[in-house]
Amino acid sequence: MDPLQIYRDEVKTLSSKALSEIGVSEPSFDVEVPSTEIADFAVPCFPFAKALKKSPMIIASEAAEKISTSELISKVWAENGYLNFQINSGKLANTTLQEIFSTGSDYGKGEKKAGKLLLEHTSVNPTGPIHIGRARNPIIGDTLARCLRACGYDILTEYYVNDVGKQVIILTWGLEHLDKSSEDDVVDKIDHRLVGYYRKANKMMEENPEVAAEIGQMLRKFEDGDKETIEKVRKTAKMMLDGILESLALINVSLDSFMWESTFIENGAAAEVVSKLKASEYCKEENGASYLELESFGIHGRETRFFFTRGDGTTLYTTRDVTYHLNKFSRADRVVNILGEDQKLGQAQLAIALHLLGVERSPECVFYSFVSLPEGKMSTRRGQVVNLDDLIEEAESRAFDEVKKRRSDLSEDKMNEIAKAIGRGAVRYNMLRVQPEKPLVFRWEDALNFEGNSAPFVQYAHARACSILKKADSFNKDIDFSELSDIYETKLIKTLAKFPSVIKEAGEKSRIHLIPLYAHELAASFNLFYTYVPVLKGDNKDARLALVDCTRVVLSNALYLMGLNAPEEM
RNA sequence: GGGCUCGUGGCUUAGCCUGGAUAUAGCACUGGCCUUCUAAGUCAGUGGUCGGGGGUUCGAAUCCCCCCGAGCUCGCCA
Repeated sequence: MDPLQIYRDEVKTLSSKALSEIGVSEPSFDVEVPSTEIADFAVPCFPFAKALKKSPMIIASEAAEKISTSELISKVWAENGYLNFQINSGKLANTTLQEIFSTGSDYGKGEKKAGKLLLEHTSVNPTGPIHIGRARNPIIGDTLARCLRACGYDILTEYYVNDVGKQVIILTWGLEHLDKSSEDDVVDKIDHRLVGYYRKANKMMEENPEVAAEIGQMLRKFEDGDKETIEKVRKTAKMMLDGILESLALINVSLDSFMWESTFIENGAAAEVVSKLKASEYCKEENGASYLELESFGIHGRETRFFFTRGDGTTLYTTRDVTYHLNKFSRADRVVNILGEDQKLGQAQLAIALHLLGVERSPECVFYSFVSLPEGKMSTRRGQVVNLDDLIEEAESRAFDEVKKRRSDLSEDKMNEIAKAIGRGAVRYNMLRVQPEKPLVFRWEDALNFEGNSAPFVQYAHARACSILKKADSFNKDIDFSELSDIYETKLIKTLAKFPSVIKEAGEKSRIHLIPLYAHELAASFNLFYTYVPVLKGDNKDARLALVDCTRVVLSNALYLMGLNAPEEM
């Protein structure tokens, strides 16, 4: 339930009635929330000026006179051509806190929605450790999944494992032929160890034609559907994937399901798609390779052809992706993809191909810009990359120093636990606070910033709330919360009341950066309350403890949506 | 060349979809606040041609057009 909804509705009804009474026929308007804290809700009267031949100021004051305050609305006034409303904050305090107490960790969630939703994210190629550029994908994807779940959707998250193609074959060859007693074996984590073999094998392939021939042979066997080869390659991909998943688990990302690309070669589904696409009137051929001519579908550029077979008839990545999406739509009503911006054209082409195959729906995509380094693009070849594991390690280590500086009273284990929550949280928060379509330049000093708009700021507010509650005795929740009427208390309650509408917009409109924005606002609002309103030694102790407890719950819910842990002390 | 995206104080960023009151925060910088629930906090101050120009409108950061700059993209790669 959204505690603010009844107030919005009431403002709408009252304004509509008053405007009709002063001569506006069928008034059409939106109820606004002013950017400054002049009022809780406002209705601009400028659009009615022409019809009424009166100034907006006069219209607003005439309308204000027609409206009397109610149980929900405590003040109505005209100002600068606006009809302003202040809501009954005592009433809001009671409904909001009671709602939070009765729903707890479910506070803010929406009603169960019908239909299944399949969300694909991450899907990085299993050829090396995940770097921070690629990590934007799971961080966005996992957070969106959490928001959609909170909105009431039945959702399955899936990783599409790319175990087809030359890269994985090279790695597989390397694993079979390279000396494994080399220095690379010293590396503990499997993905970091394997990427060494990949680099070495790649180099050998470039330098030695015999190796290249062997790899080529393996590739051909794979594409012919040789069971033994497919099995071998998939095993390699699985090993690398395990390493990647281990990294993702550190930042609280886990997936429900995995789809292996080779599946569609093995089970003949990709071949079936080929024959169906060939039947399309848009299908053409060049040197034995088939493609769709997409010019009439609004695809622009030098090249409007969408190839789906090679000259030798074998399938392409795009063919398998079409097959995969056919498969997705057979399992779900809505399909959501988290993709790098370089996939935009491909997705547009894919949607057209799906329509030609009779699928009415299209995947809904969230595209994100790439993460670059101050020195430019990330490049594995030039060694210009920051691996997610390294970032996490550095963040944890810096967080540990900070914890040690402040909390020397804690045990080593406890300090470690807190440092992990803060360090890993900082990594996620830092990527979440910027809209996905904005380019992101990775800077260590930003990623490891523990002040201001950061993960620890929110976590710290939560820890402060926990700390007060720990020191307090149990308190009475069956009281009138309208005594919480101080400006800091009222502001905090209004912020708590906003949470359900924030979740709704974040999930329904894929605007997940609203969650960190809100979390920061709530934490800041609580910090002000904390600074100026004494709880344990002040008046209204039960009501204030209740407010602290509710803030703790909502901060914890917001942290959960972002995939951050909520330490009880810091 | 075509298409898509981005451009808001020194840096990062909200607001743009759905036009409306003095444009939101953070970092950095300057100066305050710990005998009172954890100072990862808080207060005050400095700092803005909302890339540029035109248009629509009572009103434009927001909508439309043109231009400039940056990124992505236009493979029988994945």
